[in-house]
Amino acid sequence: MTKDRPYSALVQRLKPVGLRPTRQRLALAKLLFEAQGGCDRHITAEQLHAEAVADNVRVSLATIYNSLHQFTEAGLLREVVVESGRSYFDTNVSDHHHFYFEDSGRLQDIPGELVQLDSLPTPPSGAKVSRVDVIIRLHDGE
Amino acid sequence: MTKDRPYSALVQRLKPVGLRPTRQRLALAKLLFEAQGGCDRHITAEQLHAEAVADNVRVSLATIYNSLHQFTEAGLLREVVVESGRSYFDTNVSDHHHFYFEDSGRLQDIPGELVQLDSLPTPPSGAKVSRVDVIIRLHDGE
DNA sequence: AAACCTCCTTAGAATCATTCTAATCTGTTG
DNA sequence: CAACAGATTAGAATGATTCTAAGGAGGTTT
Repeated sequence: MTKDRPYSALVQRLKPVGLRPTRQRLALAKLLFEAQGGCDRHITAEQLHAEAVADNVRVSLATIYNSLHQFTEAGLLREVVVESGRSYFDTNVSDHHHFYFEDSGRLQDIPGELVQLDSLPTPPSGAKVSRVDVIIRLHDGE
Repeated sequence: MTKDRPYSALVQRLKPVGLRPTRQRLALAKLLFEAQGGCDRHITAEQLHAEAVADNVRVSLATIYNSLHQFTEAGLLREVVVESGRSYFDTNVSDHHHFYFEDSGRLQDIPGELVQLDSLPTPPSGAKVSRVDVIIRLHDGE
């Protein structure tokens, strides 16, 4: 059934989560999920905007922010905060953690299995765990 | 030798790390390390400024930021980033982790021993681990 | 304690990422 | 294709943080 038009797979991602497949959202989803062979990406709003502009996609920065947040709420992206003043959006929404290269500002995924979190403390009563983030901060050399 | 003047303990904290014990730094160190019976604190720049003003300490916001960063570099504070756009400074610099209450924006320490991080992945070659942060994000209710 | 030098503090402007606003446009449905 | 809800937009507004450059205050030396 699914025709192999360039955007049909993306339309099928947006529709189920209640987001209209607009020109801007499709173009951004393409950059996020299909660029670089579908590899996992860690991208900031400004970076995505620059890529869109470079790709001749007319889209405002406000829409970039709107879309990133909508995608995040819909579970298509995950927001990663490692530095105040800048948010990264991660196209890998599976259970995993991160290396953070302090010198370059780059993030790298760590598969969830590679971090054994035994014995987590019990959350205070009345609170539910929404996520556990493990960030291994790295710096260069010896 | 150490006289029990109100600030001598604080002077002894600042001197070894190469920070002149100025009026402003002493007042801020007092708020950070001695207020609330020396309990661990998680505080933002704006909050500290408000406390200083409430305590009749004349200090500019620029100095708050300078001092927080200098204290952090000196190892007297630790910066904790859980949300983009706001930095918390933690007076507990020992090895430990955090609960983050997403609804209230509050942080709570988790003693290092309570989190068993077995099997950390090997850092990429050439990189050294500077810190491992574990943040357990919590939300209210069921 | 005056001189001196370096470091510190400051007000205010500047910056940066992000959000808001209000007007215009577009996707979808009937 | 009319109509409406939802989406996009430029530009202003916000909020946290940093910068600037000028004056002030520790600490040491006389």
